[in-house]
Amino acid sequence: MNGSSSSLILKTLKLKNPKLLLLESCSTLSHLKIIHGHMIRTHIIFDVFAASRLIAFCIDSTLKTSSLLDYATRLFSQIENPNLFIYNALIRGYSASEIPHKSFHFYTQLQRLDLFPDNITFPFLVKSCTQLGSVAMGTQAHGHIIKHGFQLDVYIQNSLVHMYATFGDIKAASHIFHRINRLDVVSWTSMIAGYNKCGDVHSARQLFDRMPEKNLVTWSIMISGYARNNHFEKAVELFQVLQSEGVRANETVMVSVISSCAHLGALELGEKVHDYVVRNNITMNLILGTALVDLYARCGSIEKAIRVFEELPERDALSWTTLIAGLAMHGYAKRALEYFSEMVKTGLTPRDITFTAVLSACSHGGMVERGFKIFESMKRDYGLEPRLEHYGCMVDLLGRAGKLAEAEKFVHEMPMKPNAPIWGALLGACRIHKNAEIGEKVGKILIQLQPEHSGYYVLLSNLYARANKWENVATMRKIMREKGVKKPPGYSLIEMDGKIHNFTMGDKTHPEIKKIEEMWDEILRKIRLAGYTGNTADALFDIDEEEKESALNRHSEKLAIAFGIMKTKARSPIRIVKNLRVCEDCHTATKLISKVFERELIVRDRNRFHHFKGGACSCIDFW
DNA sequence: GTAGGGTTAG
Repeated sequence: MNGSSSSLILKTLKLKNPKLLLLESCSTLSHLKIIHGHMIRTHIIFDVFAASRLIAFCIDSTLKTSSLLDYATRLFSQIENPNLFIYNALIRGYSASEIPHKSFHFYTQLQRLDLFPDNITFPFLVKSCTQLGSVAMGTQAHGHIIKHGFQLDVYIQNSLVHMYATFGDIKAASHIFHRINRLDVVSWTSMIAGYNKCGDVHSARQLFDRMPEKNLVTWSIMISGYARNNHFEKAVELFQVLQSEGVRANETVMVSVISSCAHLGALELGEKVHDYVVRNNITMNLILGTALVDLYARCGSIEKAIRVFEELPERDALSWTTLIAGLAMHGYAKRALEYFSEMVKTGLTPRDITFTAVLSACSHGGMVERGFKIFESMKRDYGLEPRLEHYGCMVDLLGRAGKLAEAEKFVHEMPMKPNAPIWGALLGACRIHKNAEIGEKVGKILIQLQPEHSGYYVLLSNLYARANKWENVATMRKIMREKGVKKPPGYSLIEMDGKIHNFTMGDKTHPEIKKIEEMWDEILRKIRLAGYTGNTADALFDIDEEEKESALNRHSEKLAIAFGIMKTKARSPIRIVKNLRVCEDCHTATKLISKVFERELIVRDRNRFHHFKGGACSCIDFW
């Protein structure tokens, strides 16, 4: 705190001791203690109004940074006849704290003193219920609101809309929304946020388009709603509308837009957005900076991600973790570990997601021993209990390195019940290392565990195919058909001049599909000369009976690659984002394309990056 | 006689 805020307190407290103003460069707390002491000596503390100002000051500072909630609570306990203002201040303070249930304590107490809650009390009481996620308390609070006749107060209605939406009770939320007499920006925005929260972006957008005036929070909620519900293109699109309406975005909006570009793998678009941030002088806070690191990492530009990270004005554990995860995705295990030790050296405490990133780096780099050391240090040095996902990393680590028996033993001996992703990691490893024996056991466990999950049938079936057990492949297909399990459609994205092109398998909808298919045929001719023999194992499972021939050659990433080669200058790199894991046939084909066409191809699949160059892939066929 | 409010991001 500085002298001027100290003077502000004194002014509001109606104290006029100029000596106190000299006390600069003290902490807020010591300032407060001095003023408090002064008030005790002068008996001003017995003036409920003065005392309440002091408490309100504590609460206000609590909402900003340093927590003076305890101090406020102690002050409160020394006041003989606290008034409603003081109760409201405390309810407000606790509603934004880690322990919101304490609000209820003050609420009950004020009623016992025959005070009546007012229009200020309820928004914060409702906020506490929302924070706690307590439907029971929320319903009760709603009852009190009606009992005290505040059901038509817009502020209170808005907080109820928000509460019910947070509870996932969108019906209750909209019931209240439709009964608000004079809807304000917050009413609309809260309802839009509610629809977004439950995944109904369509209804959210309808309200968004209908509302009379929007503020930045409204834009932000709609854009982040799209981003959180995986409608990344729509998020970017809406940001462009925002720009065309001459609205200047803030940090929050930019984080959602950047994260959308990151998920799309849209480098060009992402760079433009980054440029917007710089041009518009948007404050580079922790979250925004981290989002940018994530952007470049996910767009395949890991060097740029490192540069942005190095230039960040501030970094926390999450910014470091984001970079480490990015390096891991690219298979840069050594550098990931270097950044990890540097992070520890700066005195930041790694979080459990930091270990997920570090362990996945070890796994992609085949660093088994190192991984185990880090896994052990997690609990020993940082007191972090490994969670399921960390065990998953270890299974992956052992499995990828070919230590399948050890991996299986690890799964059986882990202290918690292995879930599907853990078994899935083991099955994936069995496929890579063609171990049908363990694979079959694991595959059966998985199918029992999640009979509706298509991925496991596909993995198991691919495994049988690679082990030449064709009857089993046929059985798997039969089971899938009987159960109606469908493979989710694979798609590949490629950005061209800031526009995203989306290809799905066998897609005919692209306006230039004919040329693209011709291009692929030409590619096929050339890579065949270089030794491509087409698919043997994985794709066999993917083909439909009718389209045996073409299906294999119409995998979405092949279409995207053909489009990329067609549309870009010779030798310029091609970036592609896939929603599924790259299949073995596409992997082989892409390696050859990188050699024959002298192109760098950067493919992000759901697991990691593959940098294809000169006929080889950065994953060392180890994916 | 007096002050105080609801919605957004890695």
